[in-house]
Amino acid sequence: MSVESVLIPFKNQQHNHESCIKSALADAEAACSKAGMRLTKIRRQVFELVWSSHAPVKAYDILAQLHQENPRAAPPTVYRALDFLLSVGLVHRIESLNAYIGCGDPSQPHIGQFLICEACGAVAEMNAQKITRLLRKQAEQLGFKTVNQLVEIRGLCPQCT
Amino acid sequence: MSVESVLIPFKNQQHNHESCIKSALADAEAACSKAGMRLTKIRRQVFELVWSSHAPVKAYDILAQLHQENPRAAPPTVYRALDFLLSVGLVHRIESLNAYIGCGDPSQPHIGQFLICEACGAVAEMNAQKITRLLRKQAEQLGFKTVNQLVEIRGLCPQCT
DNA sequence: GAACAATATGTTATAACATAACGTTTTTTG
DNA sequence: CAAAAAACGTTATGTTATAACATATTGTTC
Repeated sequence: MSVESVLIPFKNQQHNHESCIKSALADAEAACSKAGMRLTKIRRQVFELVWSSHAPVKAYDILAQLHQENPRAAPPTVYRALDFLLSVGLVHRIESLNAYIGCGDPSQPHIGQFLICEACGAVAEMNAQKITRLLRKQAEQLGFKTVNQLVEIRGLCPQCT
Repeated sequence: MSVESVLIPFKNQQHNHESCIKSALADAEAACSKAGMRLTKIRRQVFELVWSSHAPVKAYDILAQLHQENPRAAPPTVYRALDFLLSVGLVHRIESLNAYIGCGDPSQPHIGQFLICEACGAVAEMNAQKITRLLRKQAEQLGFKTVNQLVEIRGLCPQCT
């Protein structure tokens, strides 16, 4: 058995994060233009702040950062941008943390499964069809029609083990 | 394949909920006395309010109800009771709803998987080892050591389909 | 059962997370 | 360009949760 799809693996500490951001931005531009959506200045700024690390980022932390460049930013500024990014599939929300993280593969909408390191805060994203299918199947056994799935696994990442 | 363990199934609308509550209370008494913990008056009241339906209940709704019997109740009153009930395993928190629901089997701590009906709000609890094991295994493939799992499936329950 | 320790609750204030409502600006489209 | 649509600004407030410290209750030891 193998993990079919790892969208964002755990990175070592020396990885070049600038290139992560750059690549994510390119993907975002592509996804938006394909969908006919506008990646405005604010949305891009919020997107870059979400991507500032591989750990989830909180809305009010984004706001504080954003404030440096845009003194008029207020909570709705950030939440609107996040809602947009979520709707296009460029970021995910980690429910158990009230925080947001960049999506590893915005090229197509998907259900992500998240691995959250309780030591360093890093998050990896899987997209294992095996899990998706099993959950759907087990739910079906109870007569339940699945629309959406939320999987967040907490533990220790390879570096912190 | 079958669902190995359904802790709380979806109930029909005519089911006798009084008996659900009664049975849950008996379980709670047993679990507390076994663990050497005290199910105080406030904790019992909060527990009963959580069990007032098979849909998740919000902390401030509990507070409003509690207030009728106990005018001095404040947010910490409720959150402390909920924290206690969570720690003993008598209730679960539904992360995607910021809400709380009675546990279907407090006799032993467990990881629950929740089915949330988007139409009627009802929640069923599964405890499928197959899911737990698969998630652990897939995480392990990435060098991740699982401590805890969160699974919340959204969709339509049998009655609402 | 008095003294002490531990646990539980009361109380006030505030932190943290999120949205409603309405006005203004910018962009797109015919 | 004018009208419509989309994005953003602004103010206020709703919702969820905890910090910090005081008081009360319960359990334990002698």
